[in-house]
Amino acid sequence: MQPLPKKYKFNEIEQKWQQIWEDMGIYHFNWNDTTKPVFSIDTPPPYPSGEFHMGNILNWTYFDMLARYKRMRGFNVLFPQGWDCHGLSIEVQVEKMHKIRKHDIPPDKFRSLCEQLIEKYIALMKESILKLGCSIDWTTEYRTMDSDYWRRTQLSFILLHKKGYMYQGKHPVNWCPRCETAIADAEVDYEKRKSSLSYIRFPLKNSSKYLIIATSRPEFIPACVAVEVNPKDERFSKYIGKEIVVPIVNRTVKIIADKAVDPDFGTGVVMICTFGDKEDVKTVMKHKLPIIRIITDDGKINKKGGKYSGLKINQARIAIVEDLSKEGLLEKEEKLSHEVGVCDRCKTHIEILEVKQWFMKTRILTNDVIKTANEVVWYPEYMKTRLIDWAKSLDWDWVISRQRVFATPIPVWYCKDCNQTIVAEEKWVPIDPKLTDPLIEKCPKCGSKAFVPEKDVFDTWMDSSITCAVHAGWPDRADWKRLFPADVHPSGIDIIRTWAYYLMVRHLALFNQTPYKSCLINGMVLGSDGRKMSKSLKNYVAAPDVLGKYGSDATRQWAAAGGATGSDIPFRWPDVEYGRRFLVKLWNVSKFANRLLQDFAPNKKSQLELQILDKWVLSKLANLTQKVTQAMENSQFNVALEEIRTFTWHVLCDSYVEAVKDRLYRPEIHGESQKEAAQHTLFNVLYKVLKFLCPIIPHLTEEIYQAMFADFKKHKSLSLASWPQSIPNFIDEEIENNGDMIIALITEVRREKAEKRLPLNAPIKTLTIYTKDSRTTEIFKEGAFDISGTCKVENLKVLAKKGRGKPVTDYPEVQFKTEL
RNA sequence: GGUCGGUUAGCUCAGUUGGUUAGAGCGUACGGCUUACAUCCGUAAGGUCGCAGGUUCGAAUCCUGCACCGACCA
Repeated sequence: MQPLPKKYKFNEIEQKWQQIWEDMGIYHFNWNDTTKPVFSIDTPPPYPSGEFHMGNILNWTYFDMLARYKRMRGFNVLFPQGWDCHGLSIEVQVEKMHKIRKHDIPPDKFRSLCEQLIEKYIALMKESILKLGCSIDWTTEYRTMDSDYWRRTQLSFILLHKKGYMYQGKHPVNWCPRCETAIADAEVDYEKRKSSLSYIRFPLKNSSKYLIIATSRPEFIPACVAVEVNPKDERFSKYIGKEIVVPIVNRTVKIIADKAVDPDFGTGVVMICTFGDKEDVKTVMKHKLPIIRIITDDGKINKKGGKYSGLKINQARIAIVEDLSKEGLLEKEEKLSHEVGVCDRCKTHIEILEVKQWFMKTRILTNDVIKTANEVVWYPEYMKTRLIDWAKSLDWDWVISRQRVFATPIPVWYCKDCNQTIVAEEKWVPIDPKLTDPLIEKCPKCGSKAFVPEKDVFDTWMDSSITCAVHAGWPDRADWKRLFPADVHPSGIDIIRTWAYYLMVRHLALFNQTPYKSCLINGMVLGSDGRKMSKSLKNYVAAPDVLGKYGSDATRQWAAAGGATGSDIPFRWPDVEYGRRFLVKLWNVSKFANRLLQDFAPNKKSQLELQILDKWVLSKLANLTQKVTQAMENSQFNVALEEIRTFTWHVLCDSYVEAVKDRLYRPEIHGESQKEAAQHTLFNVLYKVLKFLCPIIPHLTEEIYQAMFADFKKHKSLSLASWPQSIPNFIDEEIENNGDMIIALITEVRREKAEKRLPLNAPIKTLTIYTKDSRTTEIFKEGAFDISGTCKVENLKVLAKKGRGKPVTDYPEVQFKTEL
């Protein structure tokens, strides 16, 4: 047993073990081991934003606690790590950083700028993940921007195309005019914006009368295809079916009725333009109205906008309102504050445009998604509603093509002559159609030898929604189904509708199987003020600051204990501070045990004479084992940690250690066998406490284990030891009650000393305990030397008769008297 | 606007299937440097569990309504 130094330096210890663990390779998934059951974690590859925030800390601590716990439970654990590189956000940053637009330089050059920035960001984030001490298998590390990952994304597309899930079609999509790309529903944010509501006169055909429509988008007047009222609105029912003239363009459209119109909004008369918003799309489809597109990809008015063509949307709006005003058709303008859809990457007001895009048929899977979601185990359970509600709410199929650069290319060409679509064959991938022609001689339909590449790329979720299969080894390993479905998919509450959903539809479509057996949801990290953590609210705390100041073990305790799984968790410095204090406590009790166990041989099989408090603490430990194991099984990390901390601090340190000190210090008085019993108990209890804490506090527990236990237990690392077994036979309720009674008496004596303003080590000449019967007397006699040792009693008397002493709280039948 | 969650000690939060006197940390008061630990130990004060009803022998826990806070989403 190595002695422990007086102080422990977390930064040295943590760094040391992180390096050793990595060198030992103990966290690698063992592909050759078929004896152990496997446990696979579908680690979400993070988007390399360059900043590891407290939310990431929470996530990775969850993943890591789970991985370490499962390893100790005897599983061969797969804990992979990838990086979800592609996406608009990085492109926007590159554009800003280099003051360019995506078209200004060749695509491969643009890509490489993105790659450089991503690599920089990955390095920063990886540093924090390493510092957190995650037991990741780094041999699995991958980047979705690597061509080897393209291969998987493209292959999955090809397979789904064969199965009929992928199609190209013209359909209205959310369009970001700044990024010049289609975006999915999941990428649309909503923000409150100030705008104005224009009241405009629309003359009725062949009449001097007019209706006043209210619109927030007057610039869309050239695209107006109908005017709409509520059928129950008596003010306007007589006009339904009549014709009305659209000002500016002087086109005649019909007045139609639809109950979607809110009679209380504006004037109760609205214009339908193709397309102002999603509601317009529904109306246009329902009433089979013509489609007039007046917006270009980059957010300008096109030729159909007549004299306004070439103007930006905002400019056109001003011009049109001005013209209306000149013609006397503008009734009034009102200020309006309303929610508008914006691009979640650049916050530009999105438009709805009808564009040719690639789609995946996701809605035909909705029933399967619901059924599967119900079969998945959710932590916490109520989270599954979010996935189901989202799946049900989807109006459109998933648009998977993007008009961007930094993403996986869509492996498709078109015949230059007959426009035949040529989808790559499985063997061709990875392939960039912009750089390579299809690997066929001629067009299978018309024989032409000229091809046009698909310039669009995939939505980044196309990459990341196959992680469950990819982590398992698909498509390269024959035995990938061993690790599929993933045992757990951990996910933030905010990405259930994207990650959890897309994973579900992709894998259901590809393999007709759920991608994950369980879904562990973490909440959002809030600022100390209980509001969402953000820099603008000035409640932002950077993760590297916390790790730098307190180290990983303390920070991880905040993550574990912060709140129930799935609930939002505020960041609280005092929680981290408490975590650190617990580490100091654990260190000190280990130091104490270390000193008093120097002459202890744990493997010596001598007859042990366990005393009542030894049995008491062992029974409490057995109880703890049950509670902690159950909590860990249910991913209730907060419950597990609280139980262990309370036991360690109060049961082990405050009660047990204090009570047995005298036995350990003075074997010449109490006997060598009494000392051995305490040593044995202390050794075993501390070892198990370290094991319980290992998944949450991996570094310090390892440090203590290596110094004190490794010689006897022979594991290379504590994280390779097995989780303590829960043995109900070790729980002895009677022993616990008896021990509790002894502890209550000790507390009572302390209270008396406190009341008399005496120090705790003030000697007591005689302590007399009066009990009601001989059984109780026996109990106190058994615990006599622990009581007198703790309370510094010189002469302890236990009498089976009523005395006039002070009763012990909770045990009125026990009384005591002290003589100083 | 929709969905979900929350409201328990001065503060931040636990409280599994209803069951003795509702717990913890921080903070507060008082005492103590006791051969692990003053980053500690001991003792104490502090709660009609958001409000109003209901079910029950019994409710922080189940049901209904209301109020407020928040997250996610449209």
